[in-house]
Parts: sequence; C-alpha cells; structure tokens
Amino acid sequence: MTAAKRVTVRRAETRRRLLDAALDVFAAEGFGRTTVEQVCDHAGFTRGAFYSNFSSLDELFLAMWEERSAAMLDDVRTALGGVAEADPDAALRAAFHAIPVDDAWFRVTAEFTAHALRTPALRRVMAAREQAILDAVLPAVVAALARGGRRVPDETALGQALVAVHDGTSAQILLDPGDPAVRARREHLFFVVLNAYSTPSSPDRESEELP
Amino acid sequence: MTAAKRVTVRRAETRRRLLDAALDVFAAEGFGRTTVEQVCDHAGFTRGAFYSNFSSLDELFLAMWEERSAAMLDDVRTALGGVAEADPDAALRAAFHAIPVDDAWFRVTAEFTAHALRTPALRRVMAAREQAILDAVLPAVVAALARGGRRVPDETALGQALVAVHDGTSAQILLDPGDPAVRARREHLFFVVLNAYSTPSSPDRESEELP
DNA sequence: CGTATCGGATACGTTCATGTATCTAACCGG
DNA sequence: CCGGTTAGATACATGAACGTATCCGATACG
Repeated sequence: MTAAKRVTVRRAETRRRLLDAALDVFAAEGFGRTTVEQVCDHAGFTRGAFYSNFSSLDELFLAMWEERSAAMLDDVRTALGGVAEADPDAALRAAFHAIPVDDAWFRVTAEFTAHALRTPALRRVMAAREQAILDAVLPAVVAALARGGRRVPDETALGQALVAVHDGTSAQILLDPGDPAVRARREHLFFVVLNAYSTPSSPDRESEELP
Repeated sequence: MTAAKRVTVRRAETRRRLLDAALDVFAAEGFGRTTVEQVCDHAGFTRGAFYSNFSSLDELFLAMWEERSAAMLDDVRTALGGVAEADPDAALRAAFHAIPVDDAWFRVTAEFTAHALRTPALRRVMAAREQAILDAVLPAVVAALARGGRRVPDETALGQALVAVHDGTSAQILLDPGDPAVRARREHLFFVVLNAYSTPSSPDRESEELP
C-alpha cells in the first residue's frame, strides 16, 4: 500500500506537471494548434510520459479544464465565505473582486466553449460548469442582498444575467487591459443587474447608485 | 478594361467561394484544426487556387472574418433603419431581434477573440469591430429611447453594456438552444440595461417592466 | 539480494499538411 | 487567328506530429 503509493506518488507528480503545462501551452498556442510535444517539453518530459498518462490531447485538455474550473470555484467560494460578515455593499463588491478575470484562463475557456458547441458530449460539461458557478456564487449573493434588505424573486434569471455579464465584460477588459474605465463599467453593470433583479423587501429606498 | 475585368471576375468568384467555404470549415473544424485542403475541397478547388489567392490560412481567415463582420453590421444597420418609425418599445424589441445569434459565427468569433488576445495586431481589429458595432447600433437605440422620452447620459457605458450582454447571453443561448426561457431572459436583460443606462427626460414614469 | 513491475525514455515507421515549382487551358490584346 | 498572360491544376519534396513498440532504470516485494 504505502509502497504501491510511492509509485503512485511519482505518477501523480508527472500528471500534475503535465496538467500544469497544459494550461500554459494551450493558452499560449491555442486549442487546435497545441502539440503533444510542446506540452511535454514545457513539463520536462518526453512524449512517452504523456502517452503513459493520457491517451489524447483532448483528454488532457478536458482533465485540465475541469480541474482548474473546480479549483477556481473553490477559490471563489472561500473568498465569498470570508466576506459574509461585512456590510452588504462591501460584501458584494468583494464578491465580484473575488471572481478572477484571467487572461490565460479566458482564452482557454473561450476556445473550449467554441469546441463544446460542436461536440455534444462537451455541452453537458459546460452546462454543468455553469450550474456549478451558480451554486457557488448565487447563495452568497442572495444572502448579501438579503442583509441589505433586498429579495431576489427569480434567482435563475439573476444567475444567468450575472454569468452573462461576467463573460461579456471579461472579454472587453482583456482586450483593452490598459483602460480602467472598462473595468469600472463592468462593476457598475454588476450592480445594475443586482438592482434590477432584486426588490426591496421593506419599502424604503428604491435604488442604489454607485460612483 | 472590360476584357481585363473578365479575368478579374473569375478570380473574384473563386475568392468568393473560398471565403464562403472558410466560414463553414472554420466553424465546423475549429480555428487551429482547419487545413488548407479542407477549405479547398469544400469550395471545389485544389490547393493551387488557394495559394494563388491567399498566402496563408490566417490571411484567409482574417479576410473572411472582416468581410462577414461588415456584412452583418450592414444587415443590422438596415434592419434598424427600417424600424425607425415604429413606436419606441417595438423598435427596441425589433432592434434586438435584428441582431443575430448565429451558431457558426459565434464559434468563429469566440476562437478569433482568443486568438486576438495573443496577437497584438489582431487586438486592434477586434477593437475596431467593437467600435463599428457601437457606431451602427447605438444611434438607433438612443434615438428610439429618445422617442420614448428617455435620455442616455453615458452612451459609451450603455454601448459597452449592450455588447457585453449580447456576447454573454449568446453563449448561453447556443449552449442550450432548446430552452426558450434562456432567450427570453436575454431580452429581458437587454431592457434592464436600457432602463438603467437611461433616464426619463420628462419626469413621468420611472421604470418599464416587460412580460 | 534478486526478481518482477512500473514509469518514463528512446527509437522507430507512418501519415498528413505544407509550400513550391511546373504544367495546361482559357482568355487577353492586337 | 496568334503570341502572351493569367488562373488554377498537378506533381513533388520536405517536415512535422503522431502513435506504437521496445528498452532501461528505479522501486517494491518476496
């Protein structure tokens, strides 16, 4: 067992390095232009190691994507948990800052989305991911809104809107990374959506504006 | 001249067919996995014709993308012009229906976006396209809102928000084409954004709800 | 210790895409 | 009609990526 695990530990380590290399190389070269050897070079192995661990590039890609996807969701989840005690407005602001807008990851996901659109089996993967995002983020958002005296009548609609806004504005930010105004407008749009998809439970204020 | 044009007309025709084939094949196979021969087969030529008209796949892709991009904007522009006389609400609704959510085009654009993010020269192309979209769509939207008694204080912000919403919700629709609710929520989100980024010029009604 | 196994490296042969270089048929101007 | 040019087809040489089959070193296990 412990002995058998020693072997496994090495294997796990090379798997790790291959998975890590995969993100870098796929992001740098593009989904369809990446070669097995590039990944192996970047990880410090030969193709032998690759074929011993994966049977195709697509398999490696999918494994990498699902792993990273889950990891990011965990990050967001814990970040959201941490701010649960702050005042609602700050909590929401922190929540959106906890959602990363990462260059490499965006590229990889954009290409994977395109790929999933023509591969039925992968559509389910994407759909599952969107659901996972909603499960991770929505409860915290709804809770924060509730503490701010607002109820969310249609959580599905809010969730879909938030995801769309995230995806759409991410592209804009990354295409023009120098302009902070683009980023500011993203945040503003988030609050617009939060406002529009929630209603005050106690009838005091009707809307919130932010700078 | 007329004679010289006869030759040119043939050339233009094969260029056309190559460009048309490019969209189909790139959409079907993916940006990085598409081969010169696939495009030629689909267009009914041999590689000789291709290399006589383009010097690389990337060049063909870019030409195709820019052409289609411009064509779609023209479509939208004329569609928007046609509805200019309708009542504001219907005009806006028609405007958003005029903006196509096309499977093949989305895939191609998603991959091109990813590609542009790692190719500085292409970023400008993408930025120019976003600007062209805004120029084509915003005036009509602002005019329609004006006829509905609403002013737009920050057109840039509205434009960015609309583009983000369009891109983000397109992916959702295409990933789950069977669900009309997704599409309905997209439209709803459009109106939410319109509302939030415009203010009533005459102080009568504060908000509009849609079904 | 010695032996069996496991993980990764090495060394093939093969396929496939590329780009160029040459050919041929159509169409130009005269 | 007739050279000359143009557009696209054909043929070829090259290189890259793949996948497999075999080998070697290290580790587990008796």
